[in-house]
Amino acid sequence: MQLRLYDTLTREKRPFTPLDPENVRMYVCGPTVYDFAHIGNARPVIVFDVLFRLLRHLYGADHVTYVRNITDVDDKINERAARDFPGLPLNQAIRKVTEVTEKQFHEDVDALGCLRPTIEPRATEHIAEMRTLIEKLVAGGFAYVAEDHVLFSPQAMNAANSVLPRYGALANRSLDEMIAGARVDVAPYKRDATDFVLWKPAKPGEPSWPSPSGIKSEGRPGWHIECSAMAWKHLGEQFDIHGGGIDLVFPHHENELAQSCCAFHSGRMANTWMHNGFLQVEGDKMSKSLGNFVTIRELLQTDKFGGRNWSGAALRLAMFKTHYRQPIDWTVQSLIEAEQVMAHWKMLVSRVPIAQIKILPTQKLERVLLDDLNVSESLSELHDLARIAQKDASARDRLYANLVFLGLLPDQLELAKQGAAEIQHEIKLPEHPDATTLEVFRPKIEKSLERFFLTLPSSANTTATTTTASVILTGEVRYVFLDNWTKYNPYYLSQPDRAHVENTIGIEKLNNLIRERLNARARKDFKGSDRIRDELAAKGFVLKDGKDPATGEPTTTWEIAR
RNA sequence: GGCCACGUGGCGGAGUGGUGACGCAGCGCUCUGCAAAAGCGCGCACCCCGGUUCAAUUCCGGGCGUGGCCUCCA
Repeated sequence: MQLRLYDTLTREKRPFTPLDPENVRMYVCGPTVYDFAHIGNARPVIVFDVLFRLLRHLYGADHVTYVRNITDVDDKINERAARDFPGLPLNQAIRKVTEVTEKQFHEDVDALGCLRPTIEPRATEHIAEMRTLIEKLVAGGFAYVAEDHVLFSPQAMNAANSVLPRYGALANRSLDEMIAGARVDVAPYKRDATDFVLWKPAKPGEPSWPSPSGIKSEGRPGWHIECSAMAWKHLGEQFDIHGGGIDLVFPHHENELAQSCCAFHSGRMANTWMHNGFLQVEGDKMSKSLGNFVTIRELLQTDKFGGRNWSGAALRLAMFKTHYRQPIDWTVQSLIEAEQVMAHWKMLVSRVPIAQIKILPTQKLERVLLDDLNVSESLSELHDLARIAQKDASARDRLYANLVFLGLLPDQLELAKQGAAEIQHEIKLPEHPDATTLEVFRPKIEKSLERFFLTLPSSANTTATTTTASVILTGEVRYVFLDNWTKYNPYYLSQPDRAHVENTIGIEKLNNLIRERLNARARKDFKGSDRIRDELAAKGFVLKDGKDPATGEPTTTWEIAR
């Protein structure tokens, strides 16, 4: 089966054929970095992360280039810089704002299980490309200089009558409609109401660069041109996929397309234009004035939304419930369900022999993803597998692989390897230790592992000649107990939940008490067992007893009481 | 005003020209020292009115309703 994607430009699902299968190229409009990203910003990041993962699967991880820009030149950034760092020169203040915001953004989307794009270019590092594009447009007669501005003329584009697309084709509207519907005041230097700014003079104190097209005074770019420039620089004149939120269709993408196609005399910028639907909060448009504005950070770390914090995996799963092109209603109820389902799935896959599993989607998962990323339908595959996972270890393993593939769980083997590498380095263990050496180091290793929150196979699952340490260090991890967390999977437990553990009891003590209670239960010492349950309950932990489906061995998991 | 989506069981939400995904909630049962999980089973929906068709929730037309874009916005 072939990948089919819905293209906004042609308004149909089309088979996807890359221009170059050796280098599949995708551009997604990233954040303007002036404040914490809100949950609406998270949607395209997650949607196109899934597409990125799928493309890597189809064409190979080294054959996909995913560019997501960082817009660091913008009026809002300037305002924020002046407000937050009044003592600093503006340019320095701006750098502070953009650096801090970019770091926050990365932390947030990491927590949502998103891979980093291949390239994250910054607008300010592409001013030269912007100037080049602008000069090409002026030379081609698509743009003109007026009062130190450079303006793009959609009329000129349509008059050119060549291979160029019609201006308005993407947004499906005509120039006449736009003129009729124009609500903006038309600046006197514009020849037509629909002309838009490519370059504008900088006001005193604003960041500025040498202007193109013979303009003497310094200036700064208009909105839209930065994406044309960065896409060109990193993906070429034409590329495969251009994505973003549906609200970007007009004017942002329409104008990008116009600029790029006119600059290169091309009929296409991206072959496929993809747009995710809008996000609403409890049925209303999210806006600061309605007071329902919520950031990713607030969801992860505060109780602002629904009176509690949420794990990154649950936020991601909640996004998956609605097809990416549909509007999504962001509700507390939906997050409660997602959190519950994630807990169930994690319990099911807690004893997967991760070293033996290839992270590949099942056929059904692949099939539904190939059909325009039908992630919501893929959930029925996950639930099907979960239903039989209890009895069928291969279904359990496939469930695990699917969860990792979709980014709902981190790859436990990778985490274990990272942890092992750190430990090895830390305690100065030889690179390929023999069994005797490992025995000598064993207490140290186990202590370090505790600190990294990696839980090892129980002794029943290791042979006499294989120490727990060698199991980790040779990468042959059989089990990772997901009801703990690791240092490396920040989207498993949320920050406040982790802090709760640290502040109340500490992970080491918690694990010890659970082990102690399991022993007590084995002795039928139910008084002792209940004492431990009560002790932990008083600290806010709910214990749940179960059985390992394979071995019948009793297990206990915990969660934080809500 | 122009353009565009959407309307599925108590709730969320896929999908389809002809035996109705899936999840949550609910009900019944099983298992379990306790508690909670977990397992099994049940519900029989597609806004209204026309049309096309042997057959429409699915296609077409109209209506009603909700939302979005046209202005910074993912």
